[in-house]
Amino acid sequence: MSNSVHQSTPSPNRKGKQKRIDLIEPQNESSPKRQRVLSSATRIFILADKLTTEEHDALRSLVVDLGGMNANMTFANVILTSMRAPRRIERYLNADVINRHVPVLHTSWLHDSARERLLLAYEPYKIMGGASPELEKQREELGLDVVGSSEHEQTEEKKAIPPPSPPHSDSQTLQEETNDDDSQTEDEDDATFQRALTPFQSTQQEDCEGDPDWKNVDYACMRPSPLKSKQNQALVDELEVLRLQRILAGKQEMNATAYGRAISAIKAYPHSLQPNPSNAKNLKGVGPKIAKLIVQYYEEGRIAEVDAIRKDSAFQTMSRFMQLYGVGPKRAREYYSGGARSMDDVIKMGGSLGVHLHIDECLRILPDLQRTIPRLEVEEISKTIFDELNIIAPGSTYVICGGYRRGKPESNDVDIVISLPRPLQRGEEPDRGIWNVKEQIAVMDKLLKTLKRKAFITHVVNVSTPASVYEMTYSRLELAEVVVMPSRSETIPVPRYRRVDIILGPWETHGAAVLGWTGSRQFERDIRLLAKHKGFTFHSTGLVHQGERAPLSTPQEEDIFEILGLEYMPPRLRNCDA
DNA sequence: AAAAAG
DNA sequence: TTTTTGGG
DNA sequence: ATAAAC
Repeated sequence: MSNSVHQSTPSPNRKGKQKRIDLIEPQNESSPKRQRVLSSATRIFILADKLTTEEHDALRSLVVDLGGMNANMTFANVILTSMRAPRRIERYLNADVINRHVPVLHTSWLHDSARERLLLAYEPYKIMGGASPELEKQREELGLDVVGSSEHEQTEEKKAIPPPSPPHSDSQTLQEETNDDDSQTEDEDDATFQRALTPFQSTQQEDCEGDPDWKNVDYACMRPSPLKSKQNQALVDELEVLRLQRILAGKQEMNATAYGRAISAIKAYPHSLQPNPSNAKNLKGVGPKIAKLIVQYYEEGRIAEVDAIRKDSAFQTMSRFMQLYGVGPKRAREYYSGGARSMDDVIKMGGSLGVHLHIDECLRILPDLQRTIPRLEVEEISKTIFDELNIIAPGSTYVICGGYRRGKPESNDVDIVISLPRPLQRGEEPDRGIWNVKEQIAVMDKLLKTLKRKAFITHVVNVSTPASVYEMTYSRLELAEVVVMPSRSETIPVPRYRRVDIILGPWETHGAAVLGWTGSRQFERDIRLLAKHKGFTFHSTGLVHQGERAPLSTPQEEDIFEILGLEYMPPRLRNCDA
């Protein structure tokens, strides 16, 4: 499938690329191990004023180290200075430079780029020149978890989400390191400069886009990932096609994993990769092959292999089969190679898939299930379920997790994590014993029975109950996968079948359940990986220290972050998938 | 396919 | 060069 | 024992 693609047009632009590589290559024979951060087309002039000779020389050699060129003012396309006041700087520039709007950046840009091994965007460091930055004034309201409790409207979940936090004290320190120490004469210009350093601070949610906060780390759970990449979302969508294809093709699952990691790295990167696509390879998770694809995308506007995959009918057909509950990549391949080309063919070939959801029924409600669910409806469905539960098990609380909690405007399903009977507030001693397993199973049983009788639940796709002694003793979590049909209301003018997951667990591990059911997929993978490296195993039923059997007490998400030494990541910044 | 571990 | 890549 | 789902 793939080899038809890349080398089909080897001739013309291949030469062009070879040429570019030559251009990039020259100039540093001295230490071949050096990574190129600047393009050789970056011609930098450093204003001498206010710098000591040593500092000036150090900067010039840093430019060379990073693969750039020092130039005189006339030929420079970037000017660096340690001054902060535009009016003062102007005195040192010739008219030509000002007319050409050559960007004048603070020297910390070079230091930061060196530190990140990546050419950073000019914008946050720009003092003057360049195209005028158009600051969008869209403000995103900070979403709180929708939680419920029979006893108080306010539970610890609400308090747990901090107000829009003032961006990163951490990064401020970082900036101060690179900024020079001597004081300013012009205060008002200093203020301008500070604003320039954190350009998105006032326009975007919290600190996710202010690049001083961005770190090139290898765990997705450590870096803020917004719903959509501001600058590279189209690229992300292209790479996602490759990821899916690698899964569908089979035998390339790890390949797909690599694409997933690359995608999450790009999602977290707060600048456009367009100006310097080849630098993408400096992102952790992006290696030489994916870097090449990124270059191709930004140079030619498309990735050839992705175009081919999108057109491929086998890919399209198998993707469609995978929408059926119970059909993953393997069965999709089986159906396809068995000759199936339509959903009807699949039905004819038959076989029951999920235990309780038969394939023709699955197909019947599929048109509904393909529709996304608006946030208001997610809330209403959750409340319906919780109201019922509250009669059966008073004192419970619930949190709506999944994509909803990550701030998605539309969800594919509803994930409700319910804690019995009530999670501890911070500092509060446990005043009730844990619910025993039988009781918990009984609660789920009653809940499902009632909601079925009321014809709210139309299908019970699957119910998993803690079966083994191990599970019953240490990590009890019940999962009911159901389909509901809500009744018509103001928020639900046209009722449709909706997939709902109901998760039921004890309060001691409520935090783990919430963290584990909030996602995104890549976020979960990396938090598990991090936990493993730190000597724990984490999953939605609890955080367990290696060698132990019982999970640690983690009534709140924050408990897990804290134990793992991980900075708390608000749900809305956990969108590490495409 | 990428990065860590050996 | 080999191993790991999320866990139940 | 394996695939799929979460």
